[in-house]
Amino acid sequence: MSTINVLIVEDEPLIAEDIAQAMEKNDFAVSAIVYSKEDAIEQLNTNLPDIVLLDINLSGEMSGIEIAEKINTVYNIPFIFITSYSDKLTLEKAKHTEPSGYIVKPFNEAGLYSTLEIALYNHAQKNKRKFPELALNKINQHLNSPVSEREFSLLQLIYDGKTNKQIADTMFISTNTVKKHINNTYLKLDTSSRATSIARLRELMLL
Amino acid sequence: MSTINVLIVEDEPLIAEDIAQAMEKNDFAVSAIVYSKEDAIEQLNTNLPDIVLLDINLSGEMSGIEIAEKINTVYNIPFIFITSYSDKLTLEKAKHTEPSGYIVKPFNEAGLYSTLEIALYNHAQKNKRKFPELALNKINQHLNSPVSEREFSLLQLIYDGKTNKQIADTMFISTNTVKKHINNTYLKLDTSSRATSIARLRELMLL
DNA sequence: CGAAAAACTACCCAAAAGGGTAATACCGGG
DNA sequence: CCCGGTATTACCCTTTTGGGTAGTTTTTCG
Repeated sequence: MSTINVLIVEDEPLIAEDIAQAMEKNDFAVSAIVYSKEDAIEQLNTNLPDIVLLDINLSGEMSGIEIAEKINTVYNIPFIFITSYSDKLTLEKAKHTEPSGYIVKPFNEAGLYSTLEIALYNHAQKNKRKFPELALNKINQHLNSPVSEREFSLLQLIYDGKTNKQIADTMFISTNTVKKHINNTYLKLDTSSRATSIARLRELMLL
Repeated sequence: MSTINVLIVEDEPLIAEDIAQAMEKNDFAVSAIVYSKEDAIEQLNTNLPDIVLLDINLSGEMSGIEIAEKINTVYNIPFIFITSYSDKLTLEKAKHTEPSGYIVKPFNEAGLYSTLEIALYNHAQKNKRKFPELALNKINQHLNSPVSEREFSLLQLIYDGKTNKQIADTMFISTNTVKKHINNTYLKLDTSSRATSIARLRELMLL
């Protein structure tokens, strides 16, 4: 396995250096140490690391949280907070960013290393989990009026982005029939377009 | 929200007591303190807690790992390791159980509390991750022409089944603009309808 | 600052999708 | 055998989408 690149976002140079040393001692590569939100984003764009160690408070502001949100929505890498603050407010905000870990200073090196390893592993696992396939009974379970098998196979084709024409062709029926069936499912699913139906199906699979 | 029940699995009474006190100080309820694998499983069966704090080494054996595996396959609750061992072998075994956290003794109370909170939150979010959320960079990674952030937020709304009108309203732009943006993304995604785009996005997230 | 990229808007036309009604055919259970 | 539910098809009309072109404003960045 190639070396893991770690981005450190920490505005206190001494602590940053501490963290960096701990990293290198454990065979991680520090891709950069940055002190501000802007620099962090710059780094993410130009030199995407495998994982980020994030201080929450950067020069008095809680901009670490914003970076975390960005990492969640734009980049797809794990991150760990390393901070001195563990008050309810900070923690509340932090947890909504779904961090892989939250380490309160003073940290111990072994704990940091362990948390890193686990964050990387869990993140790798998370990506392997696939989008579940649609299951008829799972869906009907939550509907007042159940979808028939025929209708279900139509829904699966819609779910895969097929047009009415394509559906008609693969199922050897007329597009009129397709439209009729689809309309029926809209009533059952309480939707009114294929896109909303897809979203609904996803939702029903989670209940 | 009702109080959170924590099961502590730790064979050193002094440390167990330490942990228990830290828990109660932070308004968690300690449902039980057990010293062996057998007792732990007994507790899980009769009095399922919301989360488990797990020592790995119980009376010289690494049976904490076995408990973790059991929690993963049978019970569906988060758990955190609290241990003195952070050697490669132990960590290697531990991470395969996909723990929510790994705390190395001596732990600090704030760190423990934070990790608990985040483990509970992330676990609650877990079924939402069953269908991974869309991530811009993940998607762009596989496109010749990248989708912009603005376009991405439009795509997310389409993914959620919104109509052009709804998208225009939530983004405070005209439907003409919406249509334009969507058309642009069709070029980039190599699709030609919202439903096919949704399917494509799902596919891109898996690559 | 100035060029380039991204965002926004409009308009037109065509294609696809959605809503409603109606009618025929098939199949299984009372 | 008849009934009810599902499946099938057709037709009509409306709304939503998609495709292409063209232009202005904003942002971004060298």
